[in-house]
Amino acid sequence: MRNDLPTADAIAGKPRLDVHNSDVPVVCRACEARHRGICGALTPQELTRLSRHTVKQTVAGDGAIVSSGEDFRHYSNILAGVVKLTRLMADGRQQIVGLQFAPDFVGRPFRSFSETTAEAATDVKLCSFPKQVMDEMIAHSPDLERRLYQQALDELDEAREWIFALGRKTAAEKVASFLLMIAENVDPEAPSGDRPIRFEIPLKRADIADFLGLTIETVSRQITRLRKAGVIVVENNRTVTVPDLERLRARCEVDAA
Amino acid sequence: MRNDLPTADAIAGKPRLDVHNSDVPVVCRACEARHRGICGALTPQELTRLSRHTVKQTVAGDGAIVSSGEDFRHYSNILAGVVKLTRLMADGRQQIVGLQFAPDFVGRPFRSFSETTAEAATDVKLCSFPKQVMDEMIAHSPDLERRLYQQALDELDEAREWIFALGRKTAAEKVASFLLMIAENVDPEAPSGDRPIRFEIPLKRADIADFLGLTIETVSRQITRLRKAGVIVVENNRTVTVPDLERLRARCEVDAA
DNA sequence: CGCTTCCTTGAGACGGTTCAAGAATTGTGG
DNA sequence: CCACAATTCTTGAACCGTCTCAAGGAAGCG
Repeated sequence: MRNDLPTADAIAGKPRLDVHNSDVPVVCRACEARHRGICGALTPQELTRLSRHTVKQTVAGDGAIVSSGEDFRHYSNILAGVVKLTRLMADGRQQIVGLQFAPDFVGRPFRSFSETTAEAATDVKLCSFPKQVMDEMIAHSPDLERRLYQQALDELDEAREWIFALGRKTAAEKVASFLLMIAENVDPEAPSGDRPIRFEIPLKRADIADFLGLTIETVSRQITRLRKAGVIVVENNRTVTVPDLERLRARCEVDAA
Repeated sequence: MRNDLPTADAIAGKPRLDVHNSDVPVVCRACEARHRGICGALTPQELTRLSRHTVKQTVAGDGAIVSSGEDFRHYSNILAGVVKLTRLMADGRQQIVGLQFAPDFVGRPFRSFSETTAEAATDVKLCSFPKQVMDEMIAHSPDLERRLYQQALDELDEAREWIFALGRKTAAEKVASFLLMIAENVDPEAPSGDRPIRFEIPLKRADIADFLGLTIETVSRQITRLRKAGVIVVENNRTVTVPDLERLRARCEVDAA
């Protein structure tokens, strides 16, 4: 299989050195999912077993990972990139119902069916493995299940955060909240730091709109407003600098005119 | 270890008759949570242990169960009634981010803090127990953890369903979707049945509005519209009959003029 | 019966959408 | 490296759905 892939660490930028690597499959060494992700709950033996069925793959932007209604047979770990979970109505209305980042687990245990589609928002690197093998491991490893449970709870918290935003925030507040979420995801250690934060927005305007329940035009207008107010500095549509995170945070709750 | 456990069925919602009730604590006999809820994963011994710390209580409508920011020390099972999970903004804007029904588990394992408030939407009967005891049981019972995980996944699915509704549905579609959700919750066995379904809406207009991201007035107008169109028959504001569930379902996706 | 709470209905205002045009950016082949 | 096409993003003007404000009616409760 592909064992020459220089995978995961690049994402968080923290290469990590294990002293005792001898038992760990080659493909898994230096993989972020093994530390922060669910694979961290697996023993070297389990890891070895799983790695035998593992396929690493890259999905280009807007490419499908799991299609709605599909009887999927694989789970994945995100090694790099951003995955969007979307829902589509018959008349074309679309909504992003969740965003996932490395090293999140993609899949729905206890079901092989879902109304939700998983698509690559950016180019995405995945580590995929058969549902069947994983399901069996889940059944036998309480540690693994605990990690999955914790991720589910975190996603539930996030989902409710966005329910709140979608239901009660104005367009301006929604866009500010979205940018803040991305900024915090990029740099989790600097929540209150007053040094500028520079990052790439992993979504295009159309995706931001689908995430926030707005139109492309409204998103664009609100970003312009934030730019003109000096809350953000826009480099090339995707790249943004936030000089003062607190000013951005203030925009998430007050519909500053 | 546990070889006498009648676990699996409960998940699928099949009420189950226990022949051997002798070991089960008196308070737990005839409790729905022991069958369909998480307690079904516990052995009689565990059940006995937990029941020693158990308090059954009733919370009147709009009463607090867990307040936002509170360092809560108890979990609960819902025995009857409806619980609303809400978020509040500084300026008073409010949003219901989740609804829970019997026999759902209320609480947030792995955290003792949450931005979310749990309130009684109707009068609610609860079975509460100390977080500490439960956390320990979770740590030692993979079956229990699995049930909690499954509930979390189900809630996540639901949350995403509503993210979709909040982001992309019109007021008319939102109200129809809400009524459908309640109707299906009341009578899960008759999803496609064409006989009329009669039920009580467990929320007042203000709560429906907070759930759907609308105002009271808009909710009221849309209910009136559905009534005038013959999709629903309103008895006394709370009590509603749906003559044809399919007609209601059709209203959830098409903004019928 | 009178109080409070809850619900309905109307008229006008406003935020976000729709429709339309054009600018900026990215990708591609010569 | 440039010319061209495709995609993505921005901006403006008119429209529409929902909100806001206001009043009154119905239901629940002492």
